[in-house]
Amino acid sequence: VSPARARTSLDEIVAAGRELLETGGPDALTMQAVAQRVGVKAPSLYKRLPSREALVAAIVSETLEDLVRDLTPLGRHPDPLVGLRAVATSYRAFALTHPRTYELLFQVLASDSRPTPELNERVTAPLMALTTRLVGAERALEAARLVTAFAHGFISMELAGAFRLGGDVDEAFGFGVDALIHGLAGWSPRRSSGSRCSSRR
Amino acid sequence: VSPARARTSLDEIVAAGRELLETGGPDALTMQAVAQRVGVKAPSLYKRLPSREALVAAIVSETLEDLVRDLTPLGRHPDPLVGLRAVATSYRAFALTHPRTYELLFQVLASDSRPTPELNERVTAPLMALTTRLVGAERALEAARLVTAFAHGFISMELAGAFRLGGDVDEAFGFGVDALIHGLAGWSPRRSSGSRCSSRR
DNA sequence: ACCTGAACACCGTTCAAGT
DNA sequence: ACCTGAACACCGTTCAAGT
Repeated sequence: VSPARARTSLDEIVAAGRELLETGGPDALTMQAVAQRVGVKAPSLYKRLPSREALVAAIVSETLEDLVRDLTPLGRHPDPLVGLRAVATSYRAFALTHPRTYELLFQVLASDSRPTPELNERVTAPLMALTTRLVGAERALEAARLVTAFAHGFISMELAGAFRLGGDVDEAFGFGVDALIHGLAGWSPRRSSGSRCSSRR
Repeated sequence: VSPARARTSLDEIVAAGRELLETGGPDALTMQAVAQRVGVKAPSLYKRLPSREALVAAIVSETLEDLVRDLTPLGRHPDPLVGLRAVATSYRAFALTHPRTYELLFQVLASDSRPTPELNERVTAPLMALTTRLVGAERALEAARLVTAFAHGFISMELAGAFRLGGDVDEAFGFGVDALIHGLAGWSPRRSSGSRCSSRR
């Protein structure tokens, strides 16, 4: 006879999930809401995905791919100090435009929900290229982690509303990145141009 | 006749909730599991708490009170640089011993679940005392926020498993705090003792 | 005054039955 | 080969009924 034809696709499901997550937060990301958005009933989703957790993992991965696209060109900036600030700024801008998804990235996810090591490496590569040039290959990983830690901490405090009172938040972020990077630059195997003392910006 | 006597208390409920949260994560913190632990049925919990969300808020507040007890004495250290490192180290140690609860602190909670501004102020006070002495009152708030941001970012990456490969994590945290603080110290209204150049540790 | 069983509206997920 | 209704085991929460 006539077997039922596919009425949706994995891509469409993940796209619907991303919209629901950003619009209403994790609680709004229900299998039924996703199904309704792609014009199907909830049980049909299990033809494309094994579980809701797998859907979350797919959303995270797709979002990280977007981030990779943003960061990759910045890793090639001729001046590593300028490049690092650009990467940090772009990373923050990305987080602020996908706040709900961003929060998920650093959550303790079940191991199945984690992005692959390969994807993680591609996200970090532009930053690593810059810190390698700034402090040498031996210290590059640690420096990259410290910059990421600062940026992530700042952003998650910002998203949690910790900066609601007072001050120019953009400027504070820039100051912090500069302070950290100049502190790290003291590690440099080769002296930076000019004095080794960090200037007052 | 004989009206039913209380078989549990709010304190006991919150304590049970804290244990369940740390043992099994947020998913294990169900009203039924809490009720069973305090020897009662789930509906009875609603005599002491309006909702599960209120229970989470109470858990967060009690945990923050513990943190305040840890940090307060450290804020009075005579050397602000040493004090800042001690506060950062103690903050991290606290987070690592209550990882599940710590994750909740920086989540986007419904406004009802947020700790009160008063409690938040008491958590921040020791750090503010130190940054005030380090960079002056005008810059103290911003400096405190940057140190908190770094520490939080580092810890949440650590909890998410980002540092699983390689390196001494304790040492990396200390390095990062030092780099940031020395960067901030460049803001100081009064010069620090000795050279203004940060030493290589 | 507190406790309880039963019920309600939701979840995610499974599966037999349809086309 | 995909879709669906019905069902299952769970949630948080409400409430009338017990003591």
